[in-house]
Amino acid sequence: MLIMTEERNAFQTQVVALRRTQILDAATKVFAEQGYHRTTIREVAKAAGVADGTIYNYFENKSALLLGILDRLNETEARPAALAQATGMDLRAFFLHYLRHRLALFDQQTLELYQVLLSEVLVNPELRRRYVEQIVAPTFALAEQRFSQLIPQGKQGPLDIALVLRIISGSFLGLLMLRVMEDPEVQTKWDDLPELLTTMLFDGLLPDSPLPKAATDSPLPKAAEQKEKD
Amino acid sequence: MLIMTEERNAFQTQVVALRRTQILDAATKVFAEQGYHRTTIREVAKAAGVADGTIYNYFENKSALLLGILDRLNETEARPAALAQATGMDLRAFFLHYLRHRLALFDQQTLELYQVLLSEVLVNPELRRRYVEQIVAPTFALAEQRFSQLIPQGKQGPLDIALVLRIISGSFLGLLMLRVMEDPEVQTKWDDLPELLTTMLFDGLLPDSPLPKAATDSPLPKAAEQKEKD
Amino acid sequence: MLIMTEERNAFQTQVVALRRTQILDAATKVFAEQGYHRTTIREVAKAAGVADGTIYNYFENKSALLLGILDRLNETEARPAALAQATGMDLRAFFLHYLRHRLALFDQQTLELYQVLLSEVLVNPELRRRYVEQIVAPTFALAEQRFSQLIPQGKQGPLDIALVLRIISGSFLGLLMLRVMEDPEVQTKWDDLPELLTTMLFDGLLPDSPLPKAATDSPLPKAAEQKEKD
Amino acid sequence: MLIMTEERNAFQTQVVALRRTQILDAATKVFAEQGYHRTTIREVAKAAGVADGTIYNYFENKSALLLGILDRLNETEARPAALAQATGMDLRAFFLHYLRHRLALFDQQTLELYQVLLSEVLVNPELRRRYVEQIVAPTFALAEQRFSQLIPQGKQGPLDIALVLRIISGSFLGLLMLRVMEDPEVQTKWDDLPELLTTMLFDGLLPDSPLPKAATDSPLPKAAEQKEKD
DNA sequence: CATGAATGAGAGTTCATTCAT
DNA sequence: GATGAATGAACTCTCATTCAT
Repeated sequence: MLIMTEERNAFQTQVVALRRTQILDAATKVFAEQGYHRTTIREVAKAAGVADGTIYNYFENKSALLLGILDRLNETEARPAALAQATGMDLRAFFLHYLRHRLALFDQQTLELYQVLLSEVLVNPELRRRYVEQIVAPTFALAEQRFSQLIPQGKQGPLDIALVLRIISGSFLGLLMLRVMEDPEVQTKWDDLPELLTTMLFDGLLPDSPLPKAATDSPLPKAAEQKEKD
Repeated sequence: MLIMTEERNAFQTQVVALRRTQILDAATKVFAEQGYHRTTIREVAKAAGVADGTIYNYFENKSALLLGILDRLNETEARPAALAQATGMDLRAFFLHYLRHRLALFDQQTLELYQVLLSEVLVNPELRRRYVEQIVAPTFALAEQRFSQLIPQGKQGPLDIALVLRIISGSFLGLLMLRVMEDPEVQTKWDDLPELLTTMLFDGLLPDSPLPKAATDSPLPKAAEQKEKD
Repeated sequence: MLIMTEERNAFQTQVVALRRTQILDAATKVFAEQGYHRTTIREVAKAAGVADGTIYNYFENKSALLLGILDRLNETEARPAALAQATGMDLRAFFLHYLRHRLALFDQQTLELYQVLLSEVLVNPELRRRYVEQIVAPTFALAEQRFSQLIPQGKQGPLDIALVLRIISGSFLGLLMLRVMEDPEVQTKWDDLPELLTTMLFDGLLPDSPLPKAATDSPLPKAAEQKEKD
Repeated sequence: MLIMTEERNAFQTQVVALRRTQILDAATKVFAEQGYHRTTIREVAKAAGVADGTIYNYFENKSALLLGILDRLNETEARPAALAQATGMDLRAFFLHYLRHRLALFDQQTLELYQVLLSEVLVNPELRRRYVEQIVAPTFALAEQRFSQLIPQGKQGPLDIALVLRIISGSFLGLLMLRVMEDPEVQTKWDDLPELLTTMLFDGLLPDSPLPKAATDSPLPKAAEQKEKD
């Protein structure tokens, strides 16, 4: 029985999307396990349950698999930022909330994926370009905007927000690398990091007693934190 | 005339060391320029002015070149930390000093080398193990020790020093990656980072006015800084 | 309403013929443009506006496309010979007429097609067999017959007509190749060739002004030849 | 024992030349047997008794093997032209001499080689360029020069020498193709072609009776020729 | 020890052909 | 019959590594 062309196309589009997903899933898995260079197209194909050549019906070449993985990551990454639109928080609460959310995302699988991606991003210019364009830059842009909104009036004076954000993101990225490097401290205390990072950034490394910020802080930071827990 | 065996051996040892250096210099250069995987042994050999096979008299395989580079890095890295033994500073001054020193080390060449090393560290378990063992762990150990010494009595209470150090190192590592990714903010304001990082960590993200550090800062930070410059 | 089986078959036959034509047209075009080996079935299919697989309903494999092209060529080639049946000419006039006709056929498209066909004929035994069987041999047979008729009585004595025809055809074939090789002389003076060839063949290479070679021929050609033998 | 650098280099150069020869011999053989496209690098390597990779130490890629074969042909082709410098002949004698020489060169092996080369020349632009540059063009240039010298004063009037040469070369090339196509006439009467071609070109297709050469020729050449015919 | 030609396993990629829909 | 995604054999080429000189 003939299917209407439209339905047919829609169906085909879905099938194509599924195949891509199937292949990218497989690629993600084997890349995460063995690294990009150590993995052959044949292994990806086998993991995906397709023939070698089939992969080339969906991706131009091996490197395009990485880009494809990146693009998917982009889609899943975009949302946390959206989620973070939560209103009614002060900067500290928002910050803590956001960090918790981000760090919680990194299960073993995701971690290994980042491991591969970052490794290649460092060394593959095209991938780096896409990574910066699709993920880094938009994230910074959004973050700068939100930050500006959340900084209490009359505070932002001395600090270069853009650069502050780089430092924060940098510490995030760096912690990711340390975890990948299996640093025992970071591994075992991963879940403590959001609080610690927040405390450090808002109270400083050497909080005085009487803490200067204690007075200006939102009255119930701990309570606020508890509320936001996803 | 024959040379005494001992002298001969000493001579030989030196020759061997020189050859290794020569090869590692070449490897560092070409790896930094083109990345590890894109570089062939032949290119390393040509850059070193030796034959392909000669490299295998000094290194077991291509991957051992990376390990060799790492080992040398280790030697040169250990010293800045030692240098930083500068006394008579409070924590903040020391911190600023140390950061300036470290960031200043990253000229283009070194940066590219780290780019390659980090890329492979993420993906090559043996290299990672060595990197952690030789560089990361000792650095943290030393840092923890110095930190403990420098933290004023009665201050370290609530903070997990080990984890704080990870965050600091992490932000350092992460900024490195952002710079490698050619983030324009990080690239252009690289030299502002030590001050900003110090300010953030000691004064917090939302410093009160009147700024607390104005009062607590060491009287002559700039002078102190200048003195320490190697 | 059902169609009578016969009509149906006739219709079907026509459809099949049209499809074959459509595919061969496309194949001719793309082969001529890119060469046989550089062209993929997919490209032929796209040019024909059908799916890859459809081609295999009409041709056993890629090589059969060449055979198909050859067969069609055969049909169109047969006719010029028929055309040339023009009567009332002497041999020289007929010859000139025929050459003009043949050479005029080689527009750019046809030329490129021959380029591909000859290239493959040289190397593909089956194609060669068919080319010889269908085109070369019949052409020679017909030509020999017509030649015999046209040669004035008492003239054909010393010459091996079959071989003479090979030489004539050969020069034709060779000029084709030189043109394909973009020899500038042949390219620019293509239209002068029929006259020149006719003159050469009928008047000889060193025509006398009042005529024949009889008087001017070198007195001892054979002797000269014998001496020079390397 | 150490060899002087100079000797060493000379030796090396010879070794390299030998390897190239060895590989080109193998390539010539297998290409001639199976055609260029049907032959894999592995087969060439096996025929040459070396490993696959070794071929790439001497030739950039598969196509370079064809160019290499062409270059060698060039060297061997150049000499016949030089040989033909024989003096003291008139045009007809020279012509016959040259044709005999050229046609005699085509043993089975050489023929098959031309088969492959011509096939690719038709379709591979780079090869064609080199073929024209190295062989066709110089040959025509030389031939035009010699022809001009040999044409008796006051004769060259009506004929376009360049074009005449194309026709002659063309007939040669075309006869080659017909022989490759296993035309029985050309195959069996290959050795008669020089005489016939010469006769045709100098006496014309329809020699008048009384045949001029009949008178001046050695008494029974034609008769002899006829007898030899299969 | 130095050399660098030889090696050959193995990689990414292509594409003629098949066949379920 | 038409489709075109799937197939996987086969190809060219690379390059880390070896080893005779």
